[in-house]
Amino acid sequence: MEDQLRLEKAREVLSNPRNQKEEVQALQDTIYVIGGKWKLPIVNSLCNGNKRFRDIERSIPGITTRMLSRELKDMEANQLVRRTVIPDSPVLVEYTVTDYCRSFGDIILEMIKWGKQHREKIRKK
Amino acid sequence: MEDQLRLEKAREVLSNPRNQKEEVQALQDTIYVIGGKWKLPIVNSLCNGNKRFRDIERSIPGITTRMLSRELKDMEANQLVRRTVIPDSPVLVEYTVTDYCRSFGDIILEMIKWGKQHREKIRKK
DNA sequence: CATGTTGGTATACTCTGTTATACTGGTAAC
DNA sequence: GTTACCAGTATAACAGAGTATACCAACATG
Repeated sequence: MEDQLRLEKAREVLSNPRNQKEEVQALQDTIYVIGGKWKLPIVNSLCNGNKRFRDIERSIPGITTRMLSRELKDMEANQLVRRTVIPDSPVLVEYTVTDYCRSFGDIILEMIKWGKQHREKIRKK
Repeated sequence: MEDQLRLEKAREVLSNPRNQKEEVQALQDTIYVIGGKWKLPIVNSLCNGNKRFRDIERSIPGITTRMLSRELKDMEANQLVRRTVIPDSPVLVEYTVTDYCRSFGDIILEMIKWGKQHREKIRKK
């Protein structure tokens, strides 16, 4: 079963240069949307349950209010993040990820896994 | 010593899902290593079987020789890429990914998947 | 009533990733 | 002997990502 899949994949790679271009493009699209130093950490923070501006800020070491503000706006515009104002007194603002954004979950998990292995590897050297 | 362990455990239990700080750090490490516009497309190209400088260059639309050269050097220094000179006449140079680098495979596949879905979503709108 | 928190904005600056363009030295084919 | 391919390097310039710092209005706490 898996062998067949692998074979198909191999055939695809070997005989279809157009497919390759398409994949590069897809990859670059994704990099464009979630690229930069802060977007994925922000998504991760939101996925971990942080909703308030200062909480998110505190959960990401090194980020400035300016960057957080910019990135949140950017991601809101791209419908990755939802901003909700709760008109209590005092006014509360809540940020949450959209389902669309949640689809980055797997990528983030893979990257966390890799980062941990990497740190382990460096430590051992 | 034991107190510290117990404290850490308590903190772990109390805080959100997993060890947040550690995960943010792992995520940022990974972003640091494969961040930027070109590294992942290069890895992808190498994984797709391209070994020669000009082949890699041609397989990634928009990249310049300068960027390719720089990124390859950078990744070679970080042991993600191996550079082999075959002293034929003419001299050939071959680039290949290391096993270490191959561990990005899953991340790249996830990102390609996401990019395709994204493009599809945009197209439908 | 002074201090701290929340959710940010304003201004100015740095830095480096990225682009653009030209060029090199060697080989090979026409 | 001109053209073209390979594997790059050199130089300059730019855009914008990211940093640093201060500040704001509204509310809460001591």
